Amino acid sequence: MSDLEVISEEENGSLWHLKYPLSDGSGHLTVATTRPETMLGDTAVAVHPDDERFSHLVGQTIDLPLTDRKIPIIADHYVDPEFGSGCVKITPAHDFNDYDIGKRHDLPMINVLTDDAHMNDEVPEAYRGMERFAARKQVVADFEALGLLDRIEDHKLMVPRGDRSGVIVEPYLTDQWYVKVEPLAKPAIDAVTSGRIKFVPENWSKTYFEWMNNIQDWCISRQLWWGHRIPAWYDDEGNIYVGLNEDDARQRAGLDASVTLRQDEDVLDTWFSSGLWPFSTLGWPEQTERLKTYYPGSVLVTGFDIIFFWVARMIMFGLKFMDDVPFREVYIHGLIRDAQGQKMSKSKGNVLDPIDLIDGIELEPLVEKRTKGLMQPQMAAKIEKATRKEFADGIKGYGTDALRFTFAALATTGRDIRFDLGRVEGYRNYCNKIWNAARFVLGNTEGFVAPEQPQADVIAAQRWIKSSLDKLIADVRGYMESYRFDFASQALYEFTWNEYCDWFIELTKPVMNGDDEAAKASVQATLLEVLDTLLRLHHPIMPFITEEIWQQLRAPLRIEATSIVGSDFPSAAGRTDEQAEAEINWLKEALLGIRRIRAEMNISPGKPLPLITTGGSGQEHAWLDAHRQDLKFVGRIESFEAVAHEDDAPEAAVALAGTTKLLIPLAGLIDKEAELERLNREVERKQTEQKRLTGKLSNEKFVNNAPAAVVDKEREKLAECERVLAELAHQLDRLKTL
RNA sequence: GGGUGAUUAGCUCAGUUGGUUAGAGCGCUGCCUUGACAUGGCAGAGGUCACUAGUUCGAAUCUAGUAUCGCCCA
Repeated sequence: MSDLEVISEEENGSLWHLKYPLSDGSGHLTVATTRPETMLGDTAVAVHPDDERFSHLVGQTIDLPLTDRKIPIIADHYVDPEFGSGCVKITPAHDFNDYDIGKRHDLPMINVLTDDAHMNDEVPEAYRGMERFAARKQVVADFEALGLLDRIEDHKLMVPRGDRSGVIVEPYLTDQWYVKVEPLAKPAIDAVTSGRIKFVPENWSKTYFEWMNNIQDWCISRQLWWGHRIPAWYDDEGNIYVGLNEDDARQRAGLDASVTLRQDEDVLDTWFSSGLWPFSTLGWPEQTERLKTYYPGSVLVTGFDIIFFWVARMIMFGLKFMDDVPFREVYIHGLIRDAQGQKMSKSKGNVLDPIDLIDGIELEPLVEKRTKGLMQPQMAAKIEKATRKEFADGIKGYGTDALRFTFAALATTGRDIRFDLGRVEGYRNYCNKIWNAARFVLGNTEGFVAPEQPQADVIAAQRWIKSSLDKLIADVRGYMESYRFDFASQALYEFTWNEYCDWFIELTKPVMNGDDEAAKASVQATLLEVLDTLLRLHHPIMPFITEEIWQQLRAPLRIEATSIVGSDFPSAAGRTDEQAEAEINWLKEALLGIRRIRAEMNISPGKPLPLITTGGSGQEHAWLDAHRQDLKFVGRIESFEAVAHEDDAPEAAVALAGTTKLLIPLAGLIDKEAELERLNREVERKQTEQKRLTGKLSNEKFVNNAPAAVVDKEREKLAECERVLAELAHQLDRLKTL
């Protein structure tokens, strides 16, 4: 087993203190162990060289109980004189530290276990064939019978278990094949330091370096029945022959057919074979066309837990066998964890199968799926209980697009992604939103076919949405290129829902419900074009719904490509239009102001209202004129009146759009007290802002040190804030005096 | 012990090089069966950015320390 497949965790155990008699009969030493049965393989007792309690004993021997062996007392710095009795039993064949000590002191290494953890023939007859834990009991009992059991203490210790089986793993000496890693690691480190390979996010290179710089030789023998068989052969004398295959091995060694060879039973570590993947899949070791064309690749996408296992090995092997890196970038994403933050694992039974999130699953099949075929069947009851609690109604089906969009949105630079069904549901709703927006567009463009010559825009909203769309395209492209799929998906969501659906579609309705056919045609073209662009932008993340809708755009937009897959990813088209943006922003401000009065005054959203306007720049007057239909349709305004002075207007609730005052008369609709209250709330809000800004600007240090642009921006904000405040104050006075 | 992260709204998380009124989704409150959408619309509430000290005109963002939690490797 690889070290990487062993998980050590602290568990409760015991520490047995055993008395080892000195051979000269002058007394005994006490050693402590967490695995008493291993004493049968002890080949020394070690003490610290500076420990005066024992220095006179170094060089003497112990009569190892239960065996007829004498073992030496040695001195080694590894021993911690403070821990336990200061004497340590040494079992080189079954402990990593003891192995090192054994090598330093040239101790025999006695393997006392079989490969299925029973006692082997190296131990006294009484223990042979016993399972390790049975042997432990027996050894302890025998020590007690001999009066050599000093005491037993409760003890917390790190227990190594196989990450698949959960079984306690025993260190055990065998002959296995190792890869000498250092010569491979050096160039692999250089590839990243020199920038030939880049990690995204960059700080994962730290993890890579940390491991590569402390790398150990790599055991590649695995005792499994599947995999690449190790290419090593043995003759009857145990000589080793290595080659690409048996013939090659014979040829290299000059052996003829008379010598019988036996191939090693073991197979290569799966990560060894996987490390060859970037080129072995392209035909290597043959120099194929595909290999020449496709090696090296551009980007590897994987989780950070795979950096050691696979990424590092692919880089080492690529450099060794292909003399070039296997890929230029490594995009590392976080690990999906369950709602409690636990790593998903079959044995914990907290795995969410993507298919179940896509298609949905009832509770019973889910429970069965999670509790079937467990390595540790005793977990079943616990898993079942947790599953019934968390998914009492099973899992709803959310669809592939929603799930994919969720993963894109969750792909932040963090290392953990706590999976939240609520997010998937939210993005399922988003899919629904897109579908319904498409229904609106298609329903309003029946029979439309795009003209040969592009038509001029008839309303500002068209120029505004195209201008905003260009920005979106540039943003999304940037985010995709920098692997910020979370930003990309957020930008798409925001634009589609809050700009295209909430505003653009709404602002097309006055035209679509009117009878100006030429204007309609122009707006229809924009509705379709923007939808087409949005679908193509979404397509890498949401392949299905985008294709489905897009197919219906082919005819009206006269698109030649037969699938959205074959269409181009959108490019910005120089449609930036700041005037249109200013105009639509003003319109939004006006509509929002009116809505707010409605909401805060408890006026029903559908009730038509009269609007009186006053003030405002010439530009705003023009805008007001141009957007009467919009104000009527979207704002439910039934009549317009402009007055020169506010005093000419009756009592009214007020909203501001730019410098224009929008007045909704109170008569019969609005409670004067409520309006006063509302105005006061707004004044308060503005006053806080004003206070903050004046504070900042009266600070000489700020004005002198901050960049002029920042200071100017703050000044502008303050001016605007004070203007609004003055308007509000005026309105307030007027209401009070009326 | 070595390395490496995290701590922001009730929950799950963004916040790119210090200058935003600190954002999103879900949840919450009120109103709305309006003609794409109730898997919806409109309006709103909610945060001392873990703590302390510092750097700076200015800190969620930079520095040092403290606390708590995590992961990797021993």
